[in-house]
Amino acid sequence: MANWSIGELARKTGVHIETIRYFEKVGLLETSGRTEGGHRVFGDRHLRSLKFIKRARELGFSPQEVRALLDMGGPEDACCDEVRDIAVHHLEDVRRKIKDLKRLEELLASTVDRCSGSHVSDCAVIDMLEEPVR
Amino acid sequence: MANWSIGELARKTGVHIETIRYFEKVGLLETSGRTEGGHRVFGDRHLRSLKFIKRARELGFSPQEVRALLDMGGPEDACCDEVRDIAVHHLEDVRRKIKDLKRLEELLASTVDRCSGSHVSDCAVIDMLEEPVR
DNA sequence: CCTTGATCCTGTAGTAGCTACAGGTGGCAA
DNA sequence: TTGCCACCTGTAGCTACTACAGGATCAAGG
Repeated sequence: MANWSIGELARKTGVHIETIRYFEKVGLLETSGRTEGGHRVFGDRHLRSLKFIKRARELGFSPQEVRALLDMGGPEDACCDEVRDIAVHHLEDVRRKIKDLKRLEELLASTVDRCSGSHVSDCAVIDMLEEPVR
Repeated sequence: MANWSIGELARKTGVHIETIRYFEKVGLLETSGRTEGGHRVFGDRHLRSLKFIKRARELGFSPQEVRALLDMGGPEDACCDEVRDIAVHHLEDVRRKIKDLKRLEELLASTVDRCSGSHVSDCAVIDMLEEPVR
C-alpha cells in the first residue's frame, strides 16, 4: 500500500540507495516521510518521480534539464511549451553529437584502413593523432 | 631552441597550465627538466607528446587509451598491431554511441512532433519519460 | 520480551579528469 | 634593487555519483 523503505524503492527502480539519498539531498526527489526511528518512508509519488528521473537521465537529459522538467510539474502535471523546449533543445544536442561522432567515425575508419598493422615507420593512426586539429 | 616554460607550452598547445602539470603528475606527460629555481623547462618531445595527448583526447580516446598509445612508443615510435587495436576498439565504441544516439534521436523527434506544446493533460514528452525502459 | 541480523541512518571521503585557488618563490627588465 | 609577472606546491573545488565507517532501527524468531 505504497509505503516503502529506501531499499524496496531501490529494488523497484534499480537506483542505488545512495543515489536516492543523493537525489533527495540535491532536491531532485522530494523529501520523504520518516518512521519514528528516522527511516525514510516513500510513497507512490516518490516511486513515480524516481522512475521519471532515472528514465530522463538514461535518455541523456542533464540533471539540470531533469530538474527543470520536474520543477514545471514533472509527471504530475500537464504539458507545456517549456517541456517541449527542453526536449527540442536536447534533440538538437543529440543531433550535434551524432554529427561529430560520424565525422570521427569516418576519420577513424579510413585511418584504420590505411594502417597495415605492422611495424613500419609511418603509421596512419599515429599520423592522424599528430595532425593539427582540423 | 626548444626550451619553453610551462606558460609558453600552454600557449603553444592550448592546454591549460594546470592540466599540463596534471598530465605530468599522472604520468601521461614525461617529467620535464627544471631551472635552478625549480621552474619546469620543456623541450620538443614534450611539445609533441602534449599535442598528441590533446588530439587523442579530442578524438575521444580515453585517458587509458592515450596512456596505452603513449606507452607503446607514442608519436616517437613505429606503428604496431596494438595501436591499430586501440583505434579499432575506439571505432567500435564510436559506432555503438552513434547507434544509441540515433535511436534516441528518433524517439525524441517523434515525441516532440506529437507534443502540441499546449497545456493538455497528456504530453508526449512526459509520456515518453514515464514509459518503462524498453 | 529479547536477541539477532538485516537494513537503515548520517557524515565523510573517494572516483575521474580536470580546474581554481592560496600563499609563497623565481626570473627578468628598468 | 625593486617591481611585477610567471611560476611553484598543495589543497580544494567541480559533477554526479558511489562507497565506506560507525552507529541506530526494524522485524522476525525464540
